[in-house]
Amino acid sequence: MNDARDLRARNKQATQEAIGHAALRLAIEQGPHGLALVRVHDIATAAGVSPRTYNNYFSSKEEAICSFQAGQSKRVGEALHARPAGEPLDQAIIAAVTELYTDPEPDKAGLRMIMSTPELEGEALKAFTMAEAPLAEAIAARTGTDPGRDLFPAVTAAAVAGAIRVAGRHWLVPGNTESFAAILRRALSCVVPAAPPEAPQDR
Amino acid sequence: MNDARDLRARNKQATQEAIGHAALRLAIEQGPHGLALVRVHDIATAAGVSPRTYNNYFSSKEEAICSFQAGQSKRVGEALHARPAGEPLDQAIIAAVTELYTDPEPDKAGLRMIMSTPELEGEALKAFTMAEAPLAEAIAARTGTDPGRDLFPAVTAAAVAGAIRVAGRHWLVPGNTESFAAILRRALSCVVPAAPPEAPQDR
DNA sequence: CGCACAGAGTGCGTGCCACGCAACATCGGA
DNA sequence: TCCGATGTTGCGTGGCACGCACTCTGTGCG
Repeated sequence: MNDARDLRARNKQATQEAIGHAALRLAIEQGPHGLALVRVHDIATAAGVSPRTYNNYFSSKEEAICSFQAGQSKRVGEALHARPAGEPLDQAIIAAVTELYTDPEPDKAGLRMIMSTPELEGEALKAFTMAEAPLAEAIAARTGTDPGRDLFPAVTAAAVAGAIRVAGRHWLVPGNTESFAAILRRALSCVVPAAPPEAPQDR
Repeated sequence: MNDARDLRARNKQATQEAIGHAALRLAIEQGPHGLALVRVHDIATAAGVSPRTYNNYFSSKEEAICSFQAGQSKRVGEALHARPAGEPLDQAIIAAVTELYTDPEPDKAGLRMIMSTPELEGEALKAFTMAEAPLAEAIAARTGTDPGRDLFPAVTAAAVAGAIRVAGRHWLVPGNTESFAAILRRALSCVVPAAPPEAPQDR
């Protein structure tokens, strides 16, 4: 069967998600100030694998904890690709991103964990930044620009990823009752253009 | 004398820079694929301090290596503050950033090291992201917006930081002869607006 | 129908590193 | 000249990433 390879891959992905989920859960239990108390051994045990196996999937605690966010980011490119081709760029981006980040409203505790723990800052930024490459590709495809010559796709992708990150931070401020989707829309509309510059980037 | 405290601070900063410089130099010597060969002991020795002292200044090799970039980022806020108050926001940002990143043209080897070494990615992103907070503050001050309610300053700051990062990456592609200043200008003009939205972020 | 093999999980051992602690050096101030 | 604050250092410890070799499972092929 050619399901075989799929089954292997499914199992691999399942354990990967199990480890990531366990890591995030344990981190949340200890809170942002007790990250050092989360031992690799505990994560592995909670996920039902050996510490050595944990290390085959992630090369650090931080990477495991932030893996869910990384997974989200990797999907942003596809989400934009899935938008109808006639839609203006800004609307397409806003729709794609809000869809992706609202289908399940994100886990506030998890997001707070990875965004307000100093030791996790580097990995969290890596996770958010992972959206940039596929996003830039999707933007280039949609606008017909050449990523090798024009900076527009990459710069816009970086701006969008940054806006998502800032929106998340704003969503987490205590006493904020606004929905994440609304904040996202506000943040994105600060940076996304309807179209690339006519004469590419020559002002 | 109250120069005393200043003298102490100067010495501290001097050793910090010595360690950071040594770390970056040694990392460049080994190249992006030999980061593991750069031992903490070597960095400390090259900087003329003990390994324990090195650890009083930086909590990881990566942080030491990226410290110069972090220092640059911290100055972006002041650079924008220094621009004349009447200048339009987009021109002010472009002028401030290009000034800061062109006074000495950046060290291409160093930038390549921190931007094309996977193990350094997290710290490099942290370093670039450090520009955002002071930048957002400066933008808010200049536009008279309230950072607590409006997302515009923070989002724009993130977009600018992202544009700088993308410009750096583009500058490093082999065979590129364009000056960094020119690339920066192109990248920034993709994202910086002349003014915040009139009705703040309500489209 | 069985066999060989690829791929995943695991245990062990090693080297490196971050950091707490306490003693030491240095330098400014009374 | 002596004191106190601040930076520096050596030592010891706990934890972690990872190479290596072995085992087990189940897949595809003969």
